[in-house]
Amino acid sequence: MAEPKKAKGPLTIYDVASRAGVSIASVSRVLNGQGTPRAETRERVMRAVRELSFVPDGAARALSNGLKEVVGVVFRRGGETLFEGEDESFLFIDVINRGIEVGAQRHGFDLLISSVGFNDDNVAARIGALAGKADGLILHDRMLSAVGIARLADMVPVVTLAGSPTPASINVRCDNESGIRALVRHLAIDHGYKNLGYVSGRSDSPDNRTRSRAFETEAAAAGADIDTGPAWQGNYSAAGGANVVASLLDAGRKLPRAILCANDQTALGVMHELAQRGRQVPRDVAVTGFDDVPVARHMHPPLTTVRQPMQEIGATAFEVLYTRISAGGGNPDTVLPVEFIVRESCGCRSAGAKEKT
Amino acid sequence: MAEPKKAKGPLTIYDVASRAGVSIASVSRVLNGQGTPRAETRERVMRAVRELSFVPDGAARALSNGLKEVVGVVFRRGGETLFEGEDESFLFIDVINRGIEVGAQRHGFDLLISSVGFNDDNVAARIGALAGKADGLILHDRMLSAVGIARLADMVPVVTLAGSPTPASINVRCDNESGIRALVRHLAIDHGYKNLGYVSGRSDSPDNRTRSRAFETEAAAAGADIDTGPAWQGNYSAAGGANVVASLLDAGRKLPRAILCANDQTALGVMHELAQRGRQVPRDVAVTGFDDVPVARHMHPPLTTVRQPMQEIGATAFEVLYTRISAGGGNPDTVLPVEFIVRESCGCRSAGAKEKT
DNA sequence: TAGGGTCCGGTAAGCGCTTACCGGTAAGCG
DNA sequence: CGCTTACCGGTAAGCGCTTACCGGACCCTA
Repeated sequence: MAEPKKAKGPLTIYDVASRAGVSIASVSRVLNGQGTPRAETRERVMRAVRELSFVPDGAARALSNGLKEVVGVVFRRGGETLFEGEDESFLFIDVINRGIEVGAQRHGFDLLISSVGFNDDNVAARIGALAGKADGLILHDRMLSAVGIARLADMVPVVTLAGSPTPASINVRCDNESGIRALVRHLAIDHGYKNLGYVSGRSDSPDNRTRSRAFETEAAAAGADIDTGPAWQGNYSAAGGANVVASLLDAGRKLPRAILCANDQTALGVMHELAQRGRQVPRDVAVTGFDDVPVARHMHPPLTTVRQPMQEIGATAFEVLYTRISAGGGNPDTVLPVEFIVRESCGCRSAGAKEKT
Repeated sequence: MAEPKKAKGPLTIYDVASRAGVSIASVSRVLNGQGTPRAETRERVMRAVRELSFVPDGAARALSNGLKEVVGVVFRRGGETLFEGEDESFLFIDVINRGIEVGAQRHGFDLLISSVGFNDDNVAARIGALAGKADGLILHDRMLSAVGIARLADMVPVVTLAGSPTPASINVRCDNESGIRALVRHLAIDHGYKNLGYVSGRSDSPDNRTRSRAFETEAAAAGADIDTGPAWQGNYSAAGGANVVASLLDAGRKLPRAILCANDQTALGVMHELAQRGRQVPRDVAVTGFDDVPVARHMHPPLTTVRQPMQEIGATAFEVLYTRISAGGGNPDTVLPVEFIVRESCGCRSAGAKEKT
């Protein structure tokens, strides 16, 4: 408007300085609230900044003070066949990411996001490149092998979600064991179901391994029989869950009285397939999930499950990472509590009962 | 392992150079595939890089060649009340973002993501900060006023989604007019519905304004009456759609024979409320959506709608932005074709019929 | 009025990288 | 066999910012 703008080339702090008639140091100080500039100086700088619409270059800043104010977030993008209502598979990850973002904003950080397909080849390379652009990385479940993580972790601070800490990386997860325990006890003891099955998640998921192991341990402790084997292998998707039920039934096997699922998605598929085959939930078979994604309460019947504090997981992951970035240290293994959510798919009558775990 | 690692402090290109016994320039050249290093030199550098797990610092790189290889993406995060099945509100934006990511990866770019709440105050400041960390920005619908966009656009290249180009910014959108036209004609002419209503989206959405205007124009052209007024104001959410129907009915108003909705979400809410009130779709009232999100085909009845090529919108947005960043110029107003999807909520019998628009 | 403190704000040294420029070596030619 | 030409690879400048360091101006005290 007032200024016909000259050489145009990206604005620098020098342009601001000369316009305000001060040195670049003063501009920088005003912009960062350092030192005690005179009111008039501050005023002049601010005005120049405003008039020029100046925004300091992030790269230069980052280089200069060794802080990019960026965290990288990596996750796997779907790949399984889609299934009615499956769209929320996004949701679990998205809610966590949202939590990360909330934490990040508090400290002026932004999220550099990179999703990886299930059969992308150069995953490590992609993550490496991300690492160069960020101050730290948050990896969702099943991103890298333990050695991959270890290697990554000595270039940049790393927080994994739902894994286990390595000597160099930090992990944040929820208390899978307690969740499974509550589920198994409720089913085996409160309801008296003597035969249980567990539709697992992807076999390369640490969370799944933990849940699976806890299932076996708790079932034994509760004196319930369990039904296992490769036929029970799911993959965290609804289609995977439906598949397990279908092949079990096609093989003429008898279903256990209650089926625990590795996550809510899987339970959705299981219940869907059960309905297709004329089995009633929970009358013929009880079904439970894990996660408590929003749809869980809208299923028919409403799903008994274990709530993971997803947004909090994200926020915590950022917080821990931030601590590591700015001060070093930080608790290498944070476990968040879960909440047992009783609804109707287990055989209970009405919702409402909750039980902290 | 082999190396006991010494001072630890972040690795630089100097460390690699001295380990490989070459100069930093050679390291840089090998890493970037510039020049014609001797095979042996290349080999030594690569080995040193591998042994050290070196990753060049993105900030330094960016500063040096004036390219951060990062695009900022800004969108609004939900805020309306949740509604059964509403979770997919994420989806529309997510799919677009996925498209952006696909485009970005082709060029080695990453996405710096920032979501903004509906009542966040310092939106402009937040976006400004993002601008400093990216080479360009992609703004989803309804992020900033025209002047806000203009101001932003003279700090950094900007692409808006679903708006209209300003002198300095680029816009990518789909052909709303054709979509609405197809809908209106199908309803008014093919089905012969003489009375139509349009549940609008957020009033500050350019896309909504375009659709709304097209609706009026086309309805007039097709000789159909339209039902309008503030009671028809929705907000792109299912709850908003349900609300419109509820208050119309509560006020004792007669519903038109067919209701067009600003998006599929809204249609979901409208159909839900209609069902609650005992109205049958499409027998009593026909309903149509816009977007064709995945749930659309699973509604009861399956939703007749207009498909926006969401992923392509994202990919195109990146491509256009990339062109602007690297070469300047670029088409300032890209319009992508939509596809009319006939299913059953309009009164047609079976799905299948498609019609390119 | 002179010496000592206080404040402000300017000068300049990097941050880790890319790359223009240039010098050294080896191969090619007459 | 000496000189040109190519080819590599090293040296150093500079990207835009932050900040340690330092000098000038001003105020106070004696």
